[in-house]
Amino acid sequence: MARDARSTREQIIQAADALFYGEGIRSSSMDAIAAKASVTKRTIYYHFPSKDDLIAAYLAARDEPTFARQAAWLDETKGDLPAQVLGLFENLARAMNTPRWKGCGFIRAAAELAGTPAHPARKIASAHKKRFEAWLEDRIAATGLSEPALRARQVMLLLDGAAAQVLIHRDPAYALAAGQAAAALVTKTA
Amino acid sequence: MARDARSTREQIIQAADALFYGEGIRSSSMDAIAAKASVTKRTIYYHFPSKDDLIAAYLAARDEPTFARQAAWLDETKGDLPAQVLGLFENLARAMNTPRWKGCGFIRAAAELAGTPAHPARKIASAHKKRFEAWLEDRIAATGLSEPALRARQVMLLLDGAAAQVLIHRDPAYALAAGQAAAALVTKTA
DNA sequence: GTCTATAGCTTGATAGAC
DNA sequence: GTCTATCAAGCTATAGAC
Repeated sequence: MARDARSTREQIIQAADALFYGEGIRSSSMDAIAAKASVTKRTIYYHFPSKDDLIAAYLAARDEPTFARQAAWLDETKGDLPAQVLGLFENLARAMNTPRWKGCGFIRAAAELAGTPAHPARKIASAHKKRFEAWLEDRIAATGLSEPALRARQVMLLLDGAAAQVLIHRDPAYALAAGQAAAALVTKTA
Repeated sequence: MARDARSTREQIIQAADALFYGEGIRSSSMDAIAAKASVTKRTIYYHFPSKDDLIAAYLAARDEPTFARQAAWLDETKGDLPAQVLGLFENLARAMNTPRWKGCGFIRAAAELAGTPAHPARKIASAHKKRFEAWLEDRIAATGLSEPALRARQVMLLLDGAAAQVLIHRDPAYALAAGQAAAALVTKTA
């Protein structure tokens, strides 16, 4: 008790993350989330008006850590940009190789909510992807390559393609093939 | 009445397709599918032992038409292979531009069922993607390009990346950017 | 092979005490 | 702000008639 509102809220979001990401959004009940967060359902509904709001809060909370992890995967790789982009995909492939990895949470949310186009979580997913695309564009532009916006977008397409195909085939080799193509996209031609 | 077993079964699958693809798998109840198919739930359970079996049958029924449509999009485009690959993505972008399009049914099923790794529908999704990848490899190999398997895989990564990103952003321009990159991947270098 | 009817459980959300 | 208690509706699946 005497736990302030902020930490209760975060505890609920953390429980929602474990279940929404681990089992799927529609498969996770408010009962299960309440149990995992060690609060009652009534407390969840005090902090979030509805399950849809909790879904949106879950995705919003994933934005920053996901962005930071991927940016670090690129930044911590030594070498020029093509080498760094390859490093990003190699780190991704490594992360995919654990049983805990179950796809990109943003793609999976968009997939589950495809029948509800006006869902508040959809714009959060879109903004997250656009944010990383813009970050990549800056990195590419800094090398002096032409068409940095197009190249950044194509790297993103390979990144999400890797997430989709590894989810389907359960084979991180697809991420490495994507990394090769992505590195070539940011390589200066002679 | 006097409808044979085959057509009842197909009618159920057709109703399941409309709801599973349109609203999502977990969001579609057996009640709703029965109503749409104009049969009772008991009839569905006569033809399919469980909802999971119906999900697998739904995906299996999507394999051939999806494959044929995409193959036709490439075959019906005039020109060399890079032009045909670009045509494939242009046709895809056109299809995505309708309100009925709600992503790739196979990716979405894998996303919804990510929490159930042993689900029978998962291997159907994997086989479908591998089938088109192999078909692309044949087309690429026929042009004499090196590493046809790798190039086919990379085109697939861009294809699924386009499906994922257009689902998230609702902007077919992403599919065209993917098409440019895919065409470059199957272009002979000087 | 298809029906009516229902079991048995889970769902998202709410009432009202403290 | 968090609790106990509960609702009405929805869910997958089954029993048994014809």
